[in-house]
Parts: sequence; C-alpha cells; structure tokens
Amino acid sequence: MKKSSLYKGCLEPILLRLLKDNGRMYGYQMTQMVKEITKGELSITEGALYPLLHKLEEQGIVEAETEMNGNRMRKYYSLTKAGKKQTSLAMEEMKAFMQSLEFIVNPKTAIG
Amino acid sequence: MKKSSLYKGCLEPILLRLLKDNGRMYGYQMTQMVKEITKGELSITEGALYPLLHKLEEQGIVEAETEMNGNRMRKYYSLTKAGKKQTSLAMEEMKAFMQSLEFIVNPKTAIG
DNA sequence: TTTTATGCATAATTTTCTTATGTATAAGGA
DNA sequence: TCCTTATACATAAGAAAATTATGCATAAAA
Repeated sequence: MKKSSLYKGCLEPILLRLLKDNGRMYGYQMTQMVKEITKGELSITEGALYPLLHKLEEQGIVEAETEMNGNRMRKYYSLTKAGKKQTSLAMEEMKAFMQSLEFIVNPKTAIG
Repeated sequence: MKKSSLYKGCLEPILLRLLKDNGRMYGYQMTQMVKEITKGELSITEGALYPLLHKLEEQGIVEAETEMNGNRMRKYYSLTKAGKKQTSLAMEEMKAFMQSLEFIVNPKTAIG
C-alpha cells in the first residue's frame, strides 16, 4: 500500500470486488490489476496481501488452487458461495462508506 | 468509529476537512457533526478522536483554546497556517483515494 | 551478470483504531 | 428523587491491519 494509506481497512473489500469481477485470480495478479486500475495510486504490499488471502481462505470466503505456470507456481483464488454472499454485504458497506466520505469531503455536490 | 471500520486511516483528513469548513470546533461537536452529516453511518469514538487531536496539536497542525461554556469546558480547535497547507494536501490525497475506490468498486460508472 | 519482474511466504514493527474506564456537569424521565 | 442520557474532556490496554524487511525461487531484460 501507499505510505499515507487511507486505504487502511479497505483492502478486504477491494480484493473481494476483484474476485467478484474477475472470477479467479492469483495474488500477484491482484496487485498488478489494482495498480493498473488506479493508475498507480494504490499499490498493495505483499505483507498485507498474502496474510489477508490466507485469512479469507481460513474463513471459507475464498478457496485456493495451486497451479504451475511453466516452472512458476501460481495460487489461484476464487470466491466460495459464502464468499459471494459476504462480498455483497461488503459492497453495500463500501457504498455507504464512500457516500459518507462524499458527504464529508464534498458536501455541496454530494447527492444523498 | 464503526466496528467494520473501513474508515481506518481516514479520520485525520476527516477532521481536517471539518475544521477547514467550520473554522473552529470542539471535539464533541466534531463527533456530532460527523454523525449528522453521514446520517449515523460514522461515529467517531472518543478513544480515537482525542489522541488524534492532541497529536495534531503537537505537530502544529491545529491550535487549541479552552473555553468555559457555563460550567462545562470546551476545547476549541482550529487550523494553523501550516495546518491549512497540510489540509490542502490531505484533500488532494482524499480525492485521489476516493477516485481510486470508484475505479475499483464501480468500474463502469467511474469517470477518469 | 546484475537488475528487474514474477510469484509466493512470514516475522517484526508501527499505525490506528476499539473497548474500557475515569472524571465532571446538566438535563430529562419515571 | 433517582436513574438514565447527554455533554465534554482524557487516557490506558488491547486488537486489527497495515508497513517494512526479509527470505526463497524462476525468468527475462539490460
């Protein structure tokens, strides 16, 4: 992540969203996609990413499959059924969160 | 803050924004205003608020004046000159952050 | 051949909260 | 009158969630 890190607390919903949109991804791919989507604004650090993926797997939110790509390992993650449900909830929360931020930071243009 | 706390890392810019918009505020007032603006979505806890205000004061971002309101104390905070500069930067970061979140969570409608 | 990119992982530390607790005044309801 | 809620500050202990640093390994590029 970035040094100033407003992103603190948003990483989990971000990953869930990525998996929801792309179906099946491996960790490194997530970091690259986020970097691309946000035009370099957000860099997910590995120290944050991998422990979180492991936690989500433990919780049954995602499931993992290891594949070999040439000589290199890739660990693909995808949402479980419970994970999809959880993602819906997380997206609702994100929506409310972003709306609240708008209210505070952009009180004039924010539409409630 | 809320339990789910996506807000982690956003409290400081939120307070700066409040002070920028309202000029001079005391802590309790900030908690009430945020609650009102966000329709109850965001509740700033005192354990997060007061230590942060003290830190900002130490850093010369805000300055404090204690006043008595009847028999009750209020500690009013306002941005210093350095604080206003810092707030501008923080708002730029917030804008970029919120845009990035849009890109991720709402890729179709997000305008880049 | 050294750096950069790909790809995973974990440990130590720091940041930033939550939760709990404490003090004190004032207002409102039962 | 008494208890709860609201107002208003403060701090300490603990948890959560990052950062930073490190490690391993393969492959491509400079």
